[in-house]
Amino acid sequence: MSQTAAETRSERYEELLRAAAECFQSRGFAATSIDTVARHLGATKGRVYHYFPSKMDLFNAVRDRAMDLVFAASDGGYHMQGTPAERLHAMSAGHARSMIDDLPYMHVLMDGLQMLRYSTTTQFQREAMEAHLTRRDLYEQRFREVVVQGVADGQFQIGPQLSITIQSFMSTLNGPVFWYRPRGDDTRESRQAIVDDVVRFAMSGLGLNADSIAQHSHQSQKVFA
Amino acid sequence: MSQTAAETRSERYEELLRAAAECFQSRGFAATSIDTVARHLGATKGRVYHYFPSKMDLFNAVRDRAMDLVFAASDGGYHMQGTPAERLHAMSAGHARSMIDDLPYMHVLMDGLQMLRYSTTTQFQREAMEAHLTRRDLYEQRFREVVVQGVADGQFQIGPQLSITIQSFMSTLNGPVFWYRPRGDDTRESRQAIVDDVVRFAMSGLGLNADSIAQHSHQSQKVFA
DNA sequence: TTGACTACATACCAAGTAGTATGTTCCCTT
DNA sequence: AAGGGAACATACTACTTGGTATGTAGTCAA
Repeated sequence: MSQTAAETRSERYEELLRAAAECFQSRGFAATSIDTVARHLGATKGRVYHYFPSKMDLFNAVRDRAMDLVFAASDGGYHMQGTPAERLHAMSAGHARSMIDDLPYMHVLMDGLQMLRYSTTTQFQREAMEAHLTRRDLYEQRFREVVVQGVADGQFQIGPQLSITIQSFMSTLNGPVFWYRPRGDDTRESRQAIVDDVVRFAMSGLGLNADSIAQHSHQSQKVFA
Repeated sequence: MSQTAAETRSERYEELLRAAAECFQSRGFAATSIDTVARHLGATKGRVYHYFPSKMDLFNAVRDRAMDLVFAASDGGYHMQGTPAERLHAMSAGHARSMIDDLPYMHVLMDGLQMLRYSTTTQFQREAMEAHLTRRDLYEQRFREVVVQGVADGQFQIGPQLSITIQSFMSTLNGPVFWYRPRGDDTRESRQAIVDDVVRFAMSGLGLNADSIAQHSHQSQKVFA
């Protein structure tokens, strides 16, 4: 197998994955047929089944890829040096940005949970779902961890139930998946402006306004540096 | 047709509507068959088609009912006397409460938008969707109106793009639909505690904390009364 | 009592779909 | 050049599902 062949293979795989994501996004899992995905590529079933053994495997691949993307998007902020507010801000911005930039994948990620009660008959499928849920918990745990630190530092003021606050925070960040739709006239800057406003709202939900972030950012230089 | 018969008819209708909502919630529209709904009631297709001419009509009925419920839930707050913060707080609490109390219906309301790109072939269906979207806009407009007032009064501090703030605000309030699941040990009070925390986060996203709400409530007595 | 009507259940059909089995074309190695 | 495998397309099957047509038990008014 030559390198060009390997590259082609990888490109073809990506092409299929994206097509599937777009179909799942617009019609949902159940309403999307393999033929639909194939036609979306100008191909037939044969091509899809050449890369994925079943419809469910295709869906899982899309969902896992979505998880990869969202992890990568907030990873920099998570491992960043800084106050909890600064780190959470960076994580949230990356997360929200990914929601908009990788919309089809993220949409699949969102209603992937709905698949829980779906008839996951096979044992293998249950394990795949289990692994996904573990990863999802791990991801949410990162945000929870930073929020807890911010609360301990007195940076954040939240309600009595931490888990509800986290859920609300994530709901805000995930929001664009449900209401944002790409338009012809949106630019890199306009999308960033959306992300900034979403993150601003989310951070503000924790008791921080835009001023106090910048302010605290300066303080942190003095206090912790 | 006697009155008892009419009551039975109405009760049967409600029973069907709720069963459909629960099925649509757990499996989504496409994955829910008429037989599924019927079996969920211990009946057969005949019963479903006796009340609804088609699957889509059944779905529309559930969705419209959901809209009725959420309108009713926030109506008191909207028509209430008070500051924008007080009114918005009441509206939001009602809305969030309805998300939890009427979960199956609200779930249908949420992915009802996904139906947009679904193959709405018939002309009648397009009109039904159009009417629903109009109502949805009207509902969102109520929140927008009160938020704008609050911004004008200086009660709220929001980002540069009002629409993004509104979307984020509603995303927070709608959040419970996606992450809340009824448990055996939750009481009326525990559910209210969830609602309070969600609303607290949402209001805080507009730049209000719990203290400033109470504070402003007192001030408003002096300033505006 | 009898005809009509309600409120379903049962039987059936046409269309669509996941998955399989079988070609077919091209490239790559030997 | 020849054999094999990769990358699909085509044909087909078993099954599900929305919708319809028809049967049927109970109710109620005349």
